[in-house]
Amino acid sequence: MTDIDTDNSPIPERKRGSGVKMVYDLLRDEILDLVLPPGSPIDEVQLAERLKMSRTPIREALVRLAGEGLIDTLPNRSTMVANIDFLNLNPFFDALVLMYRVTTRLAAQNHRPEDLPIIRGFHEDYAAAVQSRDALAMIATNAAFHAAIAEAGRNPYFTSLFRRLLDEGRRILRLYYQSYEEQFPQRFVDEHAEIIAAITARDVEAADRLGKAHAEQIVEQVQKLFARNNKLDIAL
Amino acid sequence: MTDIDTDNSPIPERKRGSGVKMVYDLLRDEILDLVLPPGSPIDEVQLAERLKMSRTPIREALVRLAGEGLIDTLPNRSTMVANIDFLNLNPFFDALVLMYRVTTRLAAQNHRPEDLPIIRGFHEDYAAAVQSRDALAMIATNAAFHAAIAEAGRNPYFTSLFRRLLDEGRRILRLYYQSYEEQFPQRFVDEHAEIIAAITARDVEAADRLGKAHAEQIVEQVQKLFARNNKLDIAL
DNA sequence: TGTATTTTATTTGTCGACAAGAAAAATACA
DNA sequence: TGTATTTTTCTTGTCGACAAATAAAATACA
Repeated sequence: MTDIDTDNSPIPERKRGSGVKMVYDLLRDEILDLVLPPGSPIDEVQLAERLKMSRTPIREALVRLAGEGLIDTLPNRSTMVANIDFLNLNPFFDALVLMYRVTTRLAAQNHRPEDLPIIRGFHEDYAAAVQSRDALAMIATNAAFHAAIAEAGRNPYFTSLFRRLLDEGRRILRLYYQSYEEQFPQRFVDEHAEIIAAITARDVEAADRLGKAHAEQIVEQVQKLFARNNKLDIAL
Repeated sequence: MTDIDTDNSPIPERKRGSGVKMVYDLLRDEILDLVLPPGSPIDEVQLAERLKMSRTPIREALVRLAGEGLIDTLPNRSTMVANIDFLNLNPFFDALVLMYRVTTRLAAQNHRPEDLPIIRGFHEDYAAAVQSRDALAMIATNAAFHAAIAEAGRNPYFTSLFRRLLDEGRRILRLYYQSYEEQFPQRFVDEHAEIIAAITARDVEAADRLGKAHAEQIVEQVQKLFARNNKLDIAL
């Protein structure tokens, strides 16, 4: 391979301060989309020459990702994409269900008029994804829908934890939907509509109940997927 | 002032990799103890020469702290200690109460024998702090006590959020106990004892109930403090 | 041939330096 | 004297380089 520039990039200019964000967003997407599967090593120098920047901004992005639990850093040694503890997902499910509940409830309590169109927008995106049987789009739009509800609840502590859980959920589901072309049923679309109605009506109790039921539905579906997969694993 | 070294430090050697952690721990303590009050500017170069290290490890520590919400970073401009929104502490209180409940409940469910001595240890520390009427020690040991309970609950998602809330609580209380020599009542010690009993007996419902009641007691006490303080503010 | 020790190589943590942005100060102009 | 514009100062974001720590390879030895 000759050493001639294959891409003579005409605009290597980058706005000052955009470096870390660029690396952070890129790595985050690649991790959540499983382009970088759990356990993948992350090489700083390699990234540096790929993105044509120094190691400094890359390191800062890695520190942020480590803070969010998306990568693990071994001192003085390699850093790699965080693993998922498939043997015990209970803590994850527990936290997920509770955050579904509490964010839906708070949205019913605290939402403002301008929040509703945003939520409805994601709701329609999700319905479209179900219609076109696009499993990966379902995962993404479902997460966006519930994140928007959490925002309307206006509790930054819950929102940030919920975001982290939804991210982790994206990884988990993506890992399974890769091998098994499954899909969220139409039922979830209807449940989303009910949730929106409860929030709009400021019916706190209904929102709480629907959020909980919805979350448990999802958890149940995921666990069913797992059970089937585990059987297959054993069979192998 | 002459430029002669006032401290000719004989051991400027520092272990490799300990730099970031040192800065992180130092700043975190100073922020939580209000040595650096909310809004304080943080100067990288100043810190660098104070701790006699380069700006690089300091920046990484700052990125971590920003990730935990303890400092705010304005792009291309100064970074400062995060402010506290005293006008609306409700989101904080909501999250705090819920985490008190859920961690206590999970501790009753999931604790292991080796967790109990640790919890009891912090309980005794707290009792001692109440005995000696040391308000700041009460704040710290109370946080440690509940963090230990959260650890015993074995849900890292809840634990990390709870830790963040307890940290924030330390800042809030410290701000008030500075001006008003208040103290947590003996009642809290008794409640702690009840909580330990419920956890030990693996009585999940009782743990949940006690955790909730305890949390609401604390919130109420803090709100009382605030109300009094606000009256004084208006009077000024 | 298998294990222990030394040597090499790779990767990380830290450093000092430089330039871009923004704020503050200084100057020009009305 | 008050406002607009330029200059200066200060802080941050990024860079390339070097040294410590670890892993891998090579060598010595049984």
